[in-house]
Amino acid sequence: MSRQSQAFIPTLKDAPADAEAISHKLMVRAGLIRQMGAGLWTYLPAGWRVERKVEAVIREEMEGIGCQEMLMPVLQPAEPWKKSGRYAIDELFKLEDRKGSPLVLAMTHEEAITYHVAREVRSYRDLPLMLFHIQTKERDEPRPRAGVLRTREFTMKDAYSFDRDEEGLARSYDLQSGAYERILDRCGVRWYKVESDVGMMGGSGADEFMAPCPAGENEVALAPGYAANVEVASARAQPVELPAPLSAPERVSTPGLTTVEEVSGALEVPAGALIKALPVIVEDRGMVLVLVRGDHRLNEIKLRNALGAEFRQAGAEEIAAGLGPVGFIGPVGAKIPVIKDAAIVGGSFVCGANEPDAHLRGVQPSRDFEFEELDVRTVEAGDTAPGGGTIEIEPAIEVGNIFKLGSRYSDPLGATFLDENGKEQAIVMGSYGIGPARIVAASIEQRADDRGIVWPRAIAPWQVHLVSLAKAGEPEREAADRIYDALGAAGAEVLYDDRDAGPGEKLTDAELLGCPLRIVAGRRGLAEGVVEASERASGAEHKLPVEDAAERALALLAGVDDGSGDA
RNA sequence: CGGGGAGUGGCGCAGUCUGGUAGCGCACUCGGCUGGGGGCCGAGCGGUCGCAGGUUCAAAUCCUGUCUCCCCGACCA
Repeated sequence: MSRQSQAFIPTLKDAPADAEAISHKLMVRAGLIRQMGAGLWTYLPAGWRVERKVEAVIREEMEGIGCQEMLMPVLQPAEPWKKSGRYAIDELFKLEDRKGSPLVLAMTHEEAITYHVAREVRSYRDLPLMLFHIQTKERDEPRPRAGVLRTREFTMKDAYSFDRDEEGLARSYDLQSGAYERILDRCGVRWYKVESDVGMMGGSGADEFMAPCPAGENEVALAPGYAANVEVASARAQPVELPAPLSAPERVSTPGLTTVEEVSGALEVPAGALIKALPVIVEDRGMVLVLVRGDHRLNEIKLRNALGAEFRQAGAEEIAAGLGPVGFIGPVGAKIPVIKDAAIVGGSFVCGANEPDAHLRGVQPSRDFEFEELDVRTVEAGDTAPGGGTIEIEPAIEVGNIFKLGSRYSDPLGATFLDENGKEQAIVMGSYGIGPARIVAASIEQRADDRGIVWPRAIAPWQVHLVSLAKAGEPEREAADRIYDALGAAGAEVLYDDRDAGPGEKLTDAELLGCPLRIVAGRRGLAEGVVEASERASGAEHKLPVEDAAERALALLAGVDDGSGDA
């Protein structure tokens, strides 16, 4: 129940000059949010209503699977973070109180929840257990961007499961996964569940819920029956036509030609017939030469996971000292371990000769150099997915993610229980995050048209936007007032535009704000005894008799097909 | 962290090169007209030109430093 003349919904004719993403522009323009600093946003009343609606959906689905709500502080002692090993993360905000005690601003709540569970849970009889809260997170992001999409402070629903073993974890994980699917469907978000990297969370397995949209900062590899973040995606490469094999590598002079393009051009072979050699320094292992096909890109996350260790690119001096001249290095004759990407197959490649201004052709793996084979390249559109489908790559927003943590936190923080045999065991944990703000942004990105936002009913700030085109005191305004009262009496959520503004401004604002049903009460319709209802999503228009306009509007609303799973 | 761009009234911008009265559109206030797609007329309010220091008779403008914001990349539970 809101009269727009008294509401704080500052709409803008133009988007801020520095906004790029659709959701960023529209959320600012529609008066949902305003910026306070880089990655720091205020939710204005209409925006906050939307955010709270998403939270309400999340709450219902969490409670539906027996996950209990609680609330943990954002400001926390540093101690548990030191124990878990995450105190070293750059993104973690660190501070001190007046006594000099180290504190942190939590970026997630694994440490806090594990701290509590470690103290209260003692027996297998206390398990399984699922807890969640909806709380602010703080992250010192290197680069906040795109409005509400990547911020330094944001609200997240994070849930945690506690089980006695892996089977229990699998059950909890499935329950959470199902809840996430329902949450996103109900919020009208199109999504894919994809395999993902465990990242800084640590743990044994993870899935992400990705909402495809242009502003997405992740890329997902999709094919029928296959979906994975490109960070971890694996597929069969497109074949490349190799030159005829030689009985032994042959040295060719390539003066000054150091890039794949230059060498493939000069030797008239496709880029994929080259081997790119990338020297990296692996933690505790020294320099290793990683090979990928000339037309492929090394995927650092896949390499890190395959190595089971951190690594960095070797510096120019290190390369010169350990291998050969930068730009002309290759695996033949290299005196360091070689990792060959699995997509390098066949017997006649071109690679650096480890001497200035020279390459080798006719190089054949195994025959000419030894290697360990790993899948470390980034998949590309057109590759063949494990199921046989053709890979497409699409940008997407990560709206949620779920992790099998195992004992990643229960070990360092001492969260254990006694089993039936009186034996102490580590609690097996899972963690499940979802970002309401990203759901809001994704919903806008996926559904907006050139006039503005198109909300699904479940998260619209108001269900009905009643627009009076008349001025206060006119009979047409009184008719609108009566409809407003009737809608309110019927329990509908109505935003009533009773501002003394021109019709163009009001109608444009209504489309910008995107409530599912707009009702226009103006002189033209009222002269024939009707008001005009239009569905924001479909554009369908209906004339409703004034006398029972409210009732008819509610009936219409119930049938509005808004594209969400909740209609 | 690397590259690029920008800080001038609430928003969008001009003015900066070539130093000399701070300006435009929108918004806002008041009055009037208008009333189905951001309308019109008139009168107004509102700015330490991001900050600090320097050069100069004089700095939005030149110099030095610094802060902030945006975009691309790196990074990103």
